Amino acid sequence: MSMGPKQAILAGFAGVARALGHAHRLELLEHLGQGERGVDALAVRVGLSLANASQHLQQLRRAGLVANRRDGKFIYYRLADDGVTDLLTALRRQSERNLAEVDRIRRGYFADRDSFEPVSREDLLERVASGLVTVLDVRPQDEFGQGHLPGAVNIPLGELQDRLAELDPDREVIAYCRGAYCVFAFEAVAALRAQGRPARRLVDGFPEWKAAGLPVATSF
Amino acid sequence: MSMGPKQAILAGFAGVARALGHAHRLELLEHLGQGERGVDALAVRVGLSLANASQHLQQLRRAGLVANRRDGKFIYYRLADDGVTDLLTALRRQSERNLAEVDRIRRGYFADRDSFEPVSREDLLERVASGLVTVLDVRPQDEFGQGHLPGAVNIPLGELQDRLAELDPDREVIAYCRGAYCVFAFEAVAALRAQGRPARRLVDGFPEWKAAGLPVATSF
DNA sequence: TTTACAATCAAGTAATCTATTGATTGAAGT
DNA sequence: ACTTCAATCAATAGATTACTTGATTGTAAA
Repeated sequence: MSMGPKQAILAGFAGVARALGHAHRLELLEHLGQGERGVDALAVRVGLSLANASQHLQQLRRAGLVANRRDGKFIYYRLADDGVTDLLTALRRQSERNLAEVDRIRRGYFADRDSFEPVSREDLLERVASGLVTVLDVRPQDEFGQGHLPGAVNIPLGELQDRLAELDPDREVIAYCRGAYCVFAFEAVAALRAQGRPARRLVDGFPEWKAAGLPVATSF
Repeated sequence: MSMGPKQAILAGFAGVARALGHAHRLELLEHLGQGERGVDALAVRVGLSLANASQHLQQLRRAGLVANRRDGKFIYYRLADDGVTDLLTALRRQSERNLAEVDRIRRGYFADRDSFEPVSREDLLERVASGLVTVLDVRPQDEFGQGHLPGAVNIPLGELQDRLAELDPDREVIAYCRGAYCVFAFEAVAALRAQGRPARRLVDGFPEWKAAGLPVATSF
């Protein structure tokens, strides 16, 4: 079946879109947005069998969305570049705007937990500069270590109740985690407000911050 | 099969991505980017049977990418909003950057025809303001009528040879058509340069211009 | 070597997607 | 009412995709 150059190019684009066309692969990409990971770690986090995760990752690789490297007997996958996060953001925006189903879930589940306007990246930068807020990273420690917002405090969601003392009760907390639909940040904000503390959520998560070209700190 | 709110949302995103995951649907979207069209007109232009085109369009509608309205016995489809063009642009960018296959075709076919740097939208605006260039729209007349760049001259590609007299030979021509991979603009630039006339190509096409919020003129 | 283990590959089944065909619906015109 | 025609629906066969299982590859350590 021969086709013109335009059809061939469109088929290429379609292949990339199809690679994004499965919830498991989108979730793999969300985790890869936090930093490089081995296949087994990804499989466990997303709840897939090892073989299944491996095959999904290979589809993403064929589509040019992720890259990998071998180190000893481990193979580490990572996003091909920051542009992947931009594409995911565009997909999310479009879906939020015009897909009734997504909007319904968002209203039903997420709106309850956080009726306050999320903070934009620009706002956060301003507030940090004027020393008014604490930036709180509620992801697991290893993800924090691979990269986080400069000056952020890391308290994984599960430890938040026990470590409240580490947060100055008079400063507003701005919490973030993996991305716009990462549940951790919603839960953290709800928990803090339940204690009467001022808290809001960053509009999206770490990968979007990084893709926007803003500074990133690491712990290793 | 129950799943958390996040999985449900990701499944929604995946559905939108899958809707983009077929070359025929991408081509339908490209045509819809020029303006509203009936099902039969779309089917003919993309080379699909009526029933097949109808079904693809319905998939796009379920994904919230297009909308339609009935007028008499015709049903007209259109892009749901300008954001769809932004998503398509993001998909194109990502594919061009990281998909070897796309890059190979682009080099092999398109680079031959246009070794000159395409003109950005900003450049075009500047040059038009200083009166140095002729903006040439090489799409069919009906597409031009539904919306075009302000001040553009419409000469469909097939008529270009016969109507060369309408173009001032001393002014550079900037040609555009449906989008970044619309062949008309490439062919037009090649034909003009073969005549020894200065000509370049706008970096992408009409839908991207419109989605960028720049002014649009119509003929009806 | 042998052993261990991360990851991929290969094969098979169930589910989903694509395109065609012919029947059906809905709105105009006769 | 009847006809016409745009578009959708319904049913089907063929192709592609998803996930599982068990075998295989590649690297490191015993």
